Amino acid sequence: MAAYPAFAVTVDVVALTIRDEVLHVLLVRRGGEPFAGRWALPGGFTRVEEDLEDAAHRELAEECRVTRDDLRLEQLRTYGAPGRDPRPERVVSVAWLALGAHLPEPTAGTDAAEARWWPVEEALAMPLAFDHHQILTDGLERARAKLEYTTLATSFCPREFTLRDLRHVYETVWGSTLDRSNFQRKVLGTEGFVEDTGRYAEGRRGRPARLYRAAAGEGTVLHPPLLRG
Amino acid sequence: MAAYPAFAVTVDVVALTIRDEVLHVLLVRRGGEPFAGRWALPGGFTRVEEDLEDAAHRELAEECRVTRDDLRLEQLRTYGAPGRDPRPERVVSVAWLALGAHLPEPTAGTDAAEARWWPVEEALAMPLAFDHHQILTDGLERARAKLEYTTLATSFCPREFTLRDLRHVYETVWGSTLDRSNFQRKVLGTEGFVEDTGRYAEGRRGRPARLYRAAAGEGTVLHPPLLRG
DNA sequence: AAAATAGTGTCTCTGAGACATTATTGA
DNA sequence: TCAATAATGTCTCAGAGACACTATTTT
Repeated sequence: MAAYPAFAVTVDVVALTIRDEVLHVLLVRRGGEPFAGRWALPGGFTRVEEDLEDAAHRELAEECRVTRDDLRLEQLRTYGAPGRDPRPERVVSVAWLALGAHLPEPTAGTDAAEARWWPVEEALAMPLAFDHHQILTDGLERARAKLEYTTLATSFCPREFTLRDLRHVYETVWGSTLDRSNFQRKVLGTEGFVEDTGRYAEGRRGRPARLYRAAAGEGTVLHPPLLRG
Repeated sequence: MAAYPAFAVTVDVVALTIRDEVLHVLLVRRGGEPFAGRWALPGGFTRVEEDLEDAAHRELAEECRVTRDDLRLEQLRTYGAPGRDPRPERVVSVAWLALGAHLPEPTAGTDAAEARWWPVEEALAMPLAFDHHQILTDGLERARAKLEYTTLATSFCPREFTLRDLRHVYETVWGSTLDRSNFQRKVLGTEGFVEDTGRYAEGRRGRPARLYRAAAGEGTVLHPPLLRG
């Protein structure tokens, strides 16, 4: 068959989690060129016989020991402008969005000198490697938008959570506040959003809150959606 | 620098248009192996110094003479499962969604034995090359979903159109009917959707309908959205 | 008891859905 | 005049937003 141009295919992951009521993104400091010393999204070359989603999981696992069940991964977009990577070969990157509840502290991996969770506001304010500022911006917008019309917010919560926890996810990701009782009415009135566990949260002040879990068959669509203030 | 696995990167385009009140997709019959003789989405290898979006435009132009202004192109998703292309090299495809108003009849291009517009129902019922059935399904779902919460529907309309034309876009893509007056109220009441041209449609029976054009700065978000029946 | 938090109820207003009425054209 | 189509108005109901009230716990 005819010759075809050879490309390098990488994956980059926008991993988001909530820590101390603040939205954080996982960044690694690059050990090698190009952009040595700069902070970047975790990622790397896809292997020849590896599925793209597997590559994203692998790169994430190399920085931060998380099992596949601890997070939700969805494809974000592919970035392939010529020159987006200064190296001579053409590099196309398939970006992924990963969401999880209080993901563990990262462990410096193979390629990275250092890795840590950054508050997204700080991450956006510093110079990132490649076009990762754009990828991060796109990932944040995707996450914010999907909270509106899907039950994605439960991905940021542990297996059992209170409605207060879930509301804090919205408030943290959107940066706005929501009326407590209207939120409650909306969530409980939506089929396929949460299920009552029958148990109650302990160790907090005030009346104990009911514990819920994400309804089975996640990924439900909200009709009508839950709109941002 | 370290060696990296070499991939082939292709683009595939789900081009949708409305002809005779039916949603159509552009397919080409493959001239060469693999899948010779099968119908497939238009697409091909990205050139080494070519932007991905430019490659999608080029492949589309090779089948169907359309200028960039005649259609709206947006990235759909990237398909990269090992084995999705039977050839020995690993092929990753960046899929695009192209929408336009009554796009012209295709001209058989370089790679294709034949090219034509197919009603989407028929296209879904026949065996397509590669994973193009999946890509087409994803493209249709994306188009249907985006009609709900954006002003994307105007992409299916010519430069000037009546509200009847616009409503037919929704009805054709969604396969449902919408109340005429409620639709009118919603569209006209949404800032940034359509602009009155001050002129009227001619050559139809009954009272002439006002002509509108898509509002400048397209891509507006509908808040709240226009929901499917 | 007081503070804190959870859970529930109520009022209002916007907007969607159903459908009726009026307006303007061609046959 | 009639048929066809466009444009506009009205009624009702669901749901969002604002906010009040009750319930249950810790300090």
